[in-house]
Order: sequence, then structure tokens, then C-alpha cells
Amino acid sequence: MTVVLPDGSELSVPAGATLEDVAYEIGPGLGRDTVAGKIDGELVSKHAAVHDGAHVEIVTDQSDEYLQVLRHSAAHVFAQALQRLYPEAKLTIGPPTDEGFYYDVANVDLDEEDLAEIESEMESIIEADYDIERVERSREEALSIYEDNEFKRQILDEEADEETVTFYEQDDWQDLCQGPHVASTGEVGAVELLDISAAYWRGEEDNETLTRVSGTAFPSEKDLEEFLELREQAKERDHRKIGQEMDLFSIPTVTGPGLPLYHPNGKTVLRELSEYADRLNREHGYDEVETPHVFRTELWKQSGHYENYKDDMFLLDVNDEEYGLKPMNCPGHATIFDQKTWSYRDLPKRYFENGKVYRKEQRGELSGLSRVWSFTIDDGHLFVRPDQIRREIETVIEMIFEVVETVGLDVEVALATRPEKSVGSDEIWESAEDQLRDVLESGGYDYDVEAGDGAFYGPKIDFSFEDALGRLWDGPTVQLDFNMPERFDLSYTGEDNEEHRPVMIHRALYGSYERFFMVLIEHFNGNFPLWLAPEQVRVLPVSDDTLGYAHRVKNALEDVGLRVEVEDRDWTVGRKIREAHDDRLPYMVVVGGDEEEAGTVSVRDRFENERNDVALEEFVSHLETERDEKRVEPDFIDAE
RNA sequence: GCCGGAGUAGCUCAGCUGGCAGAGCGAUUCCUUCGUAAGGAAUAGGUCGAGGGUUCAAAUCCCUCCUCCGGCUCCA
Repeated sequence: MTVVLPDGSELSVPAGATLEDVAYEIGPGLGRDTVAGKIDGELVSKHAAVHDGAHVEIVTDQSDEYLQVLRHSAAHVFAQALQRLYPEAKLTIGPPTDEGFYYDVANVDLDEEDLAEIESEMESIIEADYDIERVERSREEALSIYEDNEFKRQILDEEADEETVTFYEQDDWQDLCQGPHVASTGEVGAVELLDISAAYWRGEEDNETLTRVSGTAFPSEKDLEEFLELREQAKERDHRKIGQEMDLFSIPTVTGPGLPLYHPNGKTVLRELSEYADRLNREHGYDEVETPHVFRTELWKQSGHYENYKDDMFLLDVNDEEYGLKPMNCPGHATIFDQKTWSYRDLPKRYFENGKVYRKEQRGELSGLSRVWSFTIDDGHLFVRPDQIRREIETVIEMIFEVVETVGLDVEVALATRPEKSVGSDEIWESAEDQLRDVLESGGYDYDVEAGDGAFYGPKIDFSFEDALGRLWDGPTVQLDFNMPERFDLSYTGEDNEEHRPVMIHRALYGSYERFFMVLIEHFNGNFPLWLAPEQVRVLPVSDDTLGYAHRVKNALEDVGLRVEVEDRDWTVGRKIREAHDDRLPYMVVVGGDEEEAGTVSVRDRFENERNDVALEEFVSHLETERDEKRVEPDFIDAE
């Protein structure tokens, strides 16, 4: 039979060959170095048998996948160490992750102080350099080994359909596992246990709570140190820390959880963002609307939110009538649409509102600005004819990419398709999904398909961003909705003089301002582009003698709408510069007697570039351009 | 909501084997008027997250609650 190698070439191998055999077939050196392999893209043990026509790839310690294999083995080292110290601990699953590995265990009580002890036990296992061996056992034998471990038994019952299952052994310890693993525990190199948390068995809330210990592993101590260093640096970018440092926002205990207060600096950034969105919306034919923060629950019953999300809504009793803070803007917008009759000629109708909504999220979920109880959606709702869906979706995606590119973010795109529980006919779902897919394809966008992840009312395209720690958060979105028009009995009169049902499209360019702000803070590390910077220029007089001139410079900059302050504390120039850098100013200008006489300024930017004897008008006009073009970095002084 | 960690001055944090609540930064006042990353001195600033308990004595030990952090689960 033949297998296909990564370069597309074919290799013929004897029937029953394993990946390791394939590697030896390619070359004895590669055979010896083989750690694991991939068959049709799936990481498997080097002992796995290949099938005819399989796309195979050999994993050696030079491969990207090697780290995954090594970390999987590190999870085993952890589990062995744990069971040496706590023989009663029950193992469940312990896979590698992007950052390291974890192992979920039961029947053991751990706190952070125990980790150090386990870690040193792990180190002695690594030092002992036990061979890691793959062993096949019968199902019966496996079941008897796990007589007291209902989790492993469940795995055997549900996942192992073969009569033999594989174990990996090291020293006197073994674990039911498909592998692959490195050759010996010594190969694991450097490990560190990072965290202890809880996880539900099989990820289901009703199941047992397990203890999850997560850690990371690298081939060498040096790699581990580098990783930990990067992790520390990432924490420095945390929006909560920068938000405090730059006086952007706060979430004091007294206001309640997840209810952020925006300080003047933070509000300035948000205002710039909303002005940008307003401009884009106007350019694309949106009409701005406004709706209140609270409605009779009748409205939420009509929209269906009440029955689905009642427990997560803030409900109020007003004169014996129930009201609810709005968790979404769409019912309000649908109601506006419903206030008059529409012709097919009027569509698409595009409404827009920066609407603050309130959702009582689970307490354990709240986190900085990324998950809050009150947030503002840059919410757009489009009421369209079925034949207009494609064009409108296309435009929304263009708008989203304009925003994303303007700020220089990386975004991941996912098409979420019909879930099991959904409303709407097969035809309309199929057509809608096709149109979304088609827009993504013809636009040449890279995207993943998340099958069954759509909303119950329609398919959607989600755009997500990474935070400083690499966690993904949903941002912009565009969603089709077949449900809301039904529930609000929306209609328009068609060319045929019959009533027709419009389709609703929900969309947000930022997602929520809160979350987008969080992503931007971490993305820029607080070093906002000029157009977003809360304070754009700080004027630093050399001494009190030039305070007057400093204010004249400030006025000249403010005349073109720049945000400027004069540093008038009686500090040394060095100190003023230091402070302005700490405050992440894009630009500072130093003025003294020389500048006053010549009518110039000395410019310094956040990259510590300096340029003296600059004509004020030249600086002002550059800043206007830099701001209006939304350039990401200060570029008045070209780096030489 | 679940498991683990944490909450002390405006900020960052020390004190926590029980015995007078501390430091640095910031703030205020005074001196200094300074040329490209911290000039000097003095002063003020605290219900130690909240409530209860143990004790002669609690920031420190115990209980309950609140809030935050890391994961899990959830996310219209």
C-alpha cells in the first residue's frame, strides 16, 4: 500500500506498517528520531498503523508538535508524582494544551501549598529518567485495574471500542492513554505547576467537580524561564492594571459587581470610538435611534428573552407591574420598525444605537471590562428583504474589517451554523448559511466553521480577539434572525401587494465598547494611537518663566481640537519627561527661553525620539493629519 | 453557580508563630526655577473588605457574608 508524505510524494510501505516503520522506510536517521506522528492530520503514537492512502507526517523532537507530546508526558509525570504522594487520588484525563498541560483528578484535596511538594516529586521522576513504554492490555484487564476509578471505567466503556487498549508505563506506574509520549521521563526536561482550579467531569455542570492542576513543561529550563518571563510581561499589559495606571476606569466595590465607572480619560477613548462608529454608520446608511434602559416585561415576553433569560435579567417591580432592564436592544428596534407600514422599496432599513444593556452574568464570570453586568453595544439592526441579505452582510463585514484594520488588531472569524434547537424553515437556514459562507469565500477571508454553534434564531459570523494572555473574546458579530420578525409580526408590502416578512440582521462593529476597550488597552499596552490617546500632547515648560509661552502653545494645539495639558508643577525637566512617559503620552513638547524667542517647540515622542527647533505650525499640522488618518504610531519624528 | 488564591493609606506592597499599624510612590506645605526618564525637607493620610466569635489582648486565630484574581460552567 502507499502513503502520502507532507511534500505530496507517495511512498509504498508493507501492509500493517506503523508510522515508525514509515519513518525507517524514509531513512534510518528519521526512524531513530521518531517520537510520534500524524495520520490525516491527527497526532498519534509512532506505533499507530497506517492505512492505504493515509497522509502521514513524522514528528521528531524538531517538530512543532513535539512540545505537545512532551507536555502530554509531563502530565503523566505529574500524575505519577501525585499518586506517589496521594495514592488515593483518582486520575481522569490529562491532555496537553496550548500553554502546557493539565490533569483533572478526583478524591484528593489539594491547595497551592501542596504544589511545591508535588513539583519536587516530579523533578525526581524526571531525574530518574524512567523509560516510558507503551503496553497493550485487554479491556477486561483495564477494567479490573480501574476497579475503583469510575472515571477511567467510563472512558473504557464509552470510548474504547477495540478489545485491546493502550497503557503507558513508567517505573511502577501506568495510565490508560492513547499517547503519544516521549521515550523517557528525563526527556520532559523542565516543569512547573501553575494553577489549581476546578473542572466538571466531561465539562458538564451537573457532573462531579474535579480538581484541575495545570502546569507547563519545556525541553529545557531555559525555555521554561522564557515562557514564565513572557507570562509576566503579558500580565503587565493587563487592562485592569493599565486602567488603574492611566486613570481610565474603575469598578469599585460600592457600585456593585461588573458595573464599571469610566473616568474622564477612559470616556475620552470611548467617545473617540463611538464618533468613529457613528461616522461609519452614517456613511453606510444607518439611522440612529434611541431606546430607554427599561421596558415592561411584556416586551421581553414578546421577544422571547423573558422565557429564556428571565433569571439573568434585572427585574423591577413598578406599581405592581413588572419591568426589566434591557438585556438587548433589538426588541426596542423591532418595535420602532413596527410603528408604521413599509414598502419593499423602503428596505433595507438600518437602525443604529449605542445601547447600554444589563445582563446578570454568573458571578464567577465577571472580570475587568471583559465580562460585566452593564455594557454598551454598538448595536445595529437591519430589516431586509431576503434578496438583500447577501449584500448587507457583505457591507457589514467590510465595515468590521475597516475597524479591525484601522486599529491593527488580529481577528479570528468563525461561521456558526444551525444548532439542534432552532426556529425557521430548512430552506431559509440553508439559504442563509450559504449566503454567509459565500460572502466569506468571495471576500477571501480565512474562517472556521463552528457547526451547530449558531443562535437558535439564525446563523452568525463571529469575530474574536485575543487578550494579553491569549484568551479569545467575542467582538464584532453579524447574525441573521428569522425569529424576531415572527414574534413582532413585522412585515412590508411587496411588489405583489402582499404582506411579506422581513429578515432581521443584528450586527456590532465593536461588539461591546467595554470588551473592545479591553482588547485595545492590552493590544496597545496603553500606548494609544494619537486619535485615541486621552491626553495627546503635554507641554513641559523648562521653568516657570516660560509658563506663559507654554499656555500659548497649548492654545494653538487646542485650536485644532487636540487634547493638551501644561505640566506646571515645579519639577525638573527630567522629572516632567519621566512622568509624561509613564503616562504614555504620544507627544510631549519642551519649551524654554530659546523656543519662546524663536516661536518654536522641542518635540519628543513616546519612542524617545527628539527634534528641536520645530516651527509650531508644522507640528500642529502634522498632528492634525496623524490624528485624522488614525495612524497607529506617532510619526512626526521619523526614526533615523 | 463550582474549586483554589487574595482583600492593610489614593497607588504598589510589608507586617499575619496574637502584644502601640509600617515603607516606597502619590498628595499638601516650604525651599529649589531647573534643557530631555525621579532636586531637597516637613506634614497630613487607616473602621487593616463587612459582621459575628475566641482571648486580658485580634490586621493576625475561627465562622458567615461581600468583593477581586485564576480556571471550570455559562454567555441572548
